[in-house]
Amino acid sequence: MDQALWPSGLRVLVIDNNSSYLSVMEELLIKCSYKVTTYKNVREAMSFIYGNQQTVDLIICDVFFPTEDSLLILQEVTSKFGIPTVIMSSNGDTATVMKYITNGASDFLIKPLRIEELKNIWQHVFRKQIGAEHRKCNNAEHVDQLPYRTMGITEATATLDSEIRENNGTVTDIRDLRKSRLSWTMQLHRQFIAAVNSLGSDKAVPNKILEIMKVKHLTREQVASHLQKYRLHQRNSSQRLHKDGAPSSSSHESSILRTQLNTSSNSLYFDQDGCMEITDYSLPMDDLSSGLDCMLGERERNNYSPEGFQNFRWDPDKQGYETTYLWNFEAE
DNA sequence: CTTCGAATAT
DNA sequence: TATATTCGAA
Repeated sequence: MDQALWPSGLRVLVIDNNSSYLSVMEELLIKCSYKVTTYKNVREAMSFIYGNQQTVDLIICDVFFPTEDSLLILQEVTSKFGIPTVIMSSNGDTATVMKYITNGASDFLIKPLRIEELKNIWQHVFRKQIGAEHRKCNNAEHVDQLPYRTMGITEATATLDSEIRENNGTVTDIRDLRKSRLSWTMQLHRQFIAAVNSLGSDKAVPNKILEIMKVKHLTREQVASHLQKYRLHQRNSSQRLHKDGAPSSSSHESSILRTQLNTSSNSLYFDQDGCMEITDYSLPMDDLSSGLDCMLGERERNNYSPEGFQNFRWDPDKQGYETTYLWNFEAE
């Protein structure tokens, strides 16, 4: 290949909680003459990105099943820095792939990765740049001839219609969020999850959730409906783990087993181990937001901030509001 | 009376 | 499929 055109020195950041696979990746990427930084921990990786945003060209991130922290990284990174992000997973069912691609992933690769695939990842950096320039010139109708931007990507929708009443990344009113019927966006779902988690799973009933969420014009029925679906989802996923997780008790699977056990008593799916915690409920309570505003104290007890959160913060920015939450069902 | 959630409807 | 509405139970 032409030396002059080969993007050697491309700075790639790899995140994977499996350190041995991290080594494999590093070795492969170095063979491609990329510059490699590896992180095993999502939070450390994010704080690195925040400190070195100009020095990261591309991110390769494991899905981090079941917490799916990568989804958060994806949203954060694509919205704030526009760094192309490639997701990798050993499981590549269509629904999962679709979810990541629609949330802005540049590619979704199935483990184990071959060097041939890694040799080509640089193209995502240029795709992204070209796409951005293209967008600047004629922001009219560019119907994306790029194969990886098929579905409505958030950045496209975010700028257009809909100004969501939000404050500090927190949805406080759904009037603008709903066309004919309420759409559960990522952010709205986050607030829902946060509310469910802050109550016990047993105490999480529609009215209390509604109360904690503090979203105007959201009804109990809407929350109830969403809660119903949420619980269905939980049942399905724990059931799924029963199936393909061998009942062996190898210590490596302890976290999966923990998942199984907890789902019955606790909704862990979205709050496990550093995955998006909505710790900041700062509420601007504008006008008629009813008299629920006095319960702040109770809410603050949920302010667990695990090790080394450092300067890294989940700031959902404008991204993700228009993205409806995708339930994680298996498509079999 | 209110609130729950499964079932059903759209 | 995702969200809304219904309705019998608690």
